[in-house]
Amino acid sequence: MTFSAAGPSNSTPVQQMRHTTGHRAEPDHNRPRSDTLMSLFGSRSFAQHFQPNSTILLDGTPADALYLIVSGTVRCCTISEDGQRQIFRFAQSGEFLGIADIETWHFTGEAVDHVILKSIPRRQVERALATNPDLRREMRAHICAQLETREKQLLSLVTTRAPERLLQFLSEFAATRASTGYISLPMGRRDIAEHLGMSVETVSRAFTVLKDRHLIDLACAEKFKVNAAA
Amino acid sequence: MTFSAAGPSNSTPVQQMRHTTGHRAEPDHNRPRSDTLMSLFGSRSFAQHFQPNSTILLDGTPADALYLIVSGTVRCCTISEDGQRQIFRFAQSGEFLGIADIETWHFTGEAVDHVILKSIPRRQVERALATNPDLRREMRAHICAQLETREKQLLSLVTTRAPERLLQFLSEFAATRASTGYISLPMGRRDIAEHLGMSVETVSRAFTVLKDRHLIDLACAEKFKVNAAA
DNA sequence: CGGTAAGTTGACCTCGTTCAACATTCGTGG
DNA sequence: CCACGAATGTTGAACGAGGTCAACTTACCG
Repeated sequence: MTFSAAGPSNSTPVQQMRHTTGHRAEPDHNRPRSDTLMSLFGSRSFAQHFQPNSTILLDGTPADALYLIVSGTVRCCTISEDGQRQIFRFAQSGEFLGIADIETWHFTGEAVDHVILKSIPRRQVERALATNPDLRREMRAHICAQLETREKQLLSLVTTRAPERLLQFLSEFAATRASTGYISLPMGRRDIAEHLGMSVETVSRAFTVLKDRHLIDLACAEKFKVNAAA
Repeated sequence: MTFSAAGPSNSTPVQQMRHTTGHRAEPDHNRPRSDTLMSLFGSRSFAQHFQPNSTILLDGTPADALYLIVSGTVRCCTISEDGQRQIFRFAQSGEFLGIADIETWHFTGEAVDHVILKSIPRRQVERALATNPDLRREMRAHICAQLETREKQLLSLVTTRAPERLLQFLSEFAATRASTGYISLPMGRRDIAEHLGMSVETVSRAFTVLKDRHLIDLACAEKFKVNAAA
């Protein structure tokens, strides 16, 4: 018995009125500014909660909203005809979903862990875009940054071997979580495998390779630390 | 040899290949309208000529212009620290260069064959963008389409084997050249290899595999025809 | 406890790379 | 015109990275 690769789990998002106390700013160097964009998610937006592995948005359905991730991790993936899945992005808190979608979603978004989102209607975004040049600049910078990221991923997929690719991934992940101790991975080996384009077993082997070379430390399967280069 | 990714353990391999580029968005479907954008390249822009393998624009340098390809093919690539190259796009006549670049070029553009470009200054584009909502819509649609294409490429790189990937590439290329007879490839095996993420030898072998299965016809190395699926 | 899912490890095999030889085309100079 | 070398493409043989399958461990949860 195999579990479906992309079976949309029909857990309904729990809508509840909760004021988020303002999330921590991301220390991401690569990401463009988002002040104007962020300010759209003001007072009137409600928080939605999603259980782990629930579907947040489905490829091909109308993209009627723009989301801001308040907490948790969302995997953004496309699925081929034969059920193979490719996760092209793990979206973290402070990031947006739907920046590069106009009419319909061009990917499927699933909650990795417990996810809290704020949303605003697409119409409102379009209205703001029509009148606000700053917002247009920010949106454009975001899409371009995403495009650049995808192209770097293509390069990385082609040019690097499994352990190095994993190390790159872990390093970049660690860069978003300024921490001195161990960093905990919200996603499992399967997700990492589908992100880096390899099998779960290879991910596991790559972890042990990195550990044996003392390039990373592993407290347990999901708590790691990247060691400084020699 | 079978190309189905999760083929059952059938020792007598059923020789078939998925030929499923049809119902998903073709690059033609995927390409947004460009009327307003195209109209910018009106009277006053003059044509520039480039010899084969000459550099048109260099990664990291100021993106001071927007280009329209009048004729020829441009390879758009990123290069890793160790010199490995990944061609993420072959831009053909009628397509634009610099849609997704704001301050500096984020890729290197090289002429595959003899290339003729029209260009307009970036400043002019920005001015037009500030006042023309139609142009904004078109630009946005173009960038989003590019992003979608990259994500499909990521998926394809991970999920398909060499011969199938080549067939997909040839089919999509053929779709941009509505022709009944043989279609001639402007780029060499090396370019195809760097586009599809494999070695030149594998590209060559994939060609002969496709030819032997009568999925394509080859008049010579650079003239091919994709046969209709059985 | 037992059951299930996730992670790790090993054995084997496949695909693609690498290295090498050879074929073919093309441009240049004799 | 042919001779020659330089690219470019094709084919073969051996190697290796990673996939697949299977066994086992561990953690979690009833």
